[in-house]
Amino acid sequence: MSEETSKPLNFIERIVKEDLDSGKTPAIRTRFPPEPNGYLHIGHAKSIWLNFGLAQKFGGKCNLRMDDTNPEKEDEEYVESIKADVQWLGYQWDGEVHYASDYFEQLYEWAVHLIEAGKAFVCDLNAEEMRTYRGNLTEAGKDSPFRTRSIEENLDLFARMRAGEFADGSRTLRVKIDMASPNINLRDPVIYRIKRATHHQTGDKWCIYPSYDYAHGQGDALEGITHSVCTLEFEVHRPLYDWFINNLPVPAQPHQYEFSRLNVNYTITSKRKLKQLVDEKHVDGWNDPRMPTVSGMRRRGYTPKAINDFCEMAGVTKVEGVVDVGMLEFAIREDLNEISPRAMCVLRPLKVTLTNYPEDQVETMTAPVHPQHEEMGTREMPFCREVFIDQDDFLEEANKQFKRLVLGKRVRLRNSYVIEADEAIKDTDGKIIEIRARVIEGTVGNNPEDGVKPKGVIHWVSARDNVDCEVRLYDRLFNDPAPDAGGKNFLDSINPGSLAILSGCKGEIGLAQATLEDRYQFEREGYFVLDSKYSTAEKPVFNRVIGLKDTWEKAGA
RNA sequence: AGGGCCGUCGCCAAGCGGUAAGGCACUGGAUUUUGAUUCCAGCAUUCCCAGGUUCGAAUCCUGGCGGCCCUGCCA
Repeated sequence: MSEETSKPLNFIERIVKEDLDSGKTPAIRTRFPPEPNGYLHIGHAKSIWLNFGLAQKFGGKCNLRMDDTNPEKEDEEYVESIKADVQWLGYQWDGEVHYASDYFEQLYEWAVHLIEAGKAFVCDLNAEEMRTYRGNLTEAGKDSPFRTRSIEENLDLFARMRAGEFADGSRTLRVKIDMASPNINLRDPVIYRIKRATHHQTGDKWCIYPSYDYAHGQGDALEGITHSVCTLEFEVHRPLYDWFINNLPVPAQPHQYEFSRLNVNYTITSKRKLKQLVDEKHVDGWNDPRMPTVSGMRRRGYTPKAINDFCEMAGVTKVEGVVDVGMLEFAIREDLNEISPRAMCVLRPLKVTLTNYPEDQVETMTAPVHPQHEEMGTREMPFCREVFIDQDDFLEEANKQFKRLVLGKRVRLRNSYVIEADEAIKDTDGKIIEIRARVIEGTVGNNPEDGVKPKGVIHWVSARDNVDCEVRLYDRLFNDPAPDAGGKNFLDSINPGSLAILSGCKGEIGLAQATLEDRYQFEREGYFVLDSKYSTAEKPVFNRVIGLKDTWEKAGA
């Protein structure tokens, strides 16, 4: 790639490159550190893309580390889903999965080290008292009355905390930094709390657990992480991160760098709110195709490539912005357009009887699997006297903008004949239930000899040989670009039309061979994939991943 | 006057003192048996604002304005 066409490095890539070039570090190691307390979403996908991508790009390694310091909120179910999601996105962590809990013993020893150095103390203040002593944004805090305990007493008390002699919440281990610091995170932060909770990895071995601030940087140091990348809200924690690294005999000196988290409009990425959608059954589970979770996007039919491309497109900066979902949709269409075999599927069938076509005749029509990729081969489909077209593709009369079938006018059946409509048959309610039309002889692959060209092209499927299926059309889950902004209740902006289930859809016969991995472009409709939850061999269920770009609807017709 | 961070096109985003990349969106127009794709063209005299330094400022300085984060024994 030439100088002028190569993409400029983002600020983190630039830091990495400089560290590598200067020899500050011979190789880099990053890590993706989720807390196993929920399912991964699009925001995590960006972190995964960034951390694993950085390692890939610069010939380094990336670890997967469960940040499991709060057993009350975590569960093995989540660690399993996290591993699956990371791999589905196309990444493989270096070595085994790591856990912050792997380091509990070492962390404990280092805590003792801090006590021995006179830098940590056991505090008996309860939560409310501690809040009072902490001061606030404009007023300095006060030293805890327990700050001056002797090293011996602290050592004894801390050992007894571990031994389970004290009640939950009754004491904490705190580090002595500065109660007057303008950075509240430095006002003698708690690094251990007593919490009798069974841990998904360590069981009941511990009743004291280290805090995130205390565990994270040390975990990085232990794993040899060189660049610890996290989101902006941890920026004010960096001085604490560095304090531990500088005051503990850690084996390495990792550094923390922060970038702005990904926000996408019409979308929420709060784990709490996502969980609420699931718990209150507003959606069909964590992997509901409308969810911005990795598992939801997977079930919806998004590809890992599209998600990774999207992350790259959005970029890495410290600016807190909101990316347009349109960019995500573009990334998906771009990938799917390239790789998807084409097929025809009539979503709202309307029967067309071709009155001049012999009752018992069947012709085999051949069509390219992908018009831009001849190497993908061809497909065949039977054509006969009765076919289905979409109800939206017929109008008794219309202006010349309408490029579909109109009474007395012609239209091309894609990959087949040009037909001309003669009559619309209606039921007693006036609803059109059948069209009677004629094929124009010799128009397969050719324009009509009489020079009257069809106005447009519509898709169709044989009414005798087809695959009956259900199709699920998804729209954005929220109507509001910022569902949870301000004081709004995000539930109020749920889009009631976010899921439309169409049954009795008719797909071309080749669709009977579809597998869960195959994504198709249903021509003129969009991209579709079998639903992993509801689809069966007898009754295929297709999810619409994303519609085709539609400049017609936008034109307001 | 608590501390930290951020402000470049409708949305992302390059740019790091030499005269505003790119992508999404949008608007033309060409090709098209998908109103898709592809293709070509257009789209910031201006970089939150105001001063200043300089031959020259989005880039440096000063002062404002606006936004976000931090007062969990969450991460």
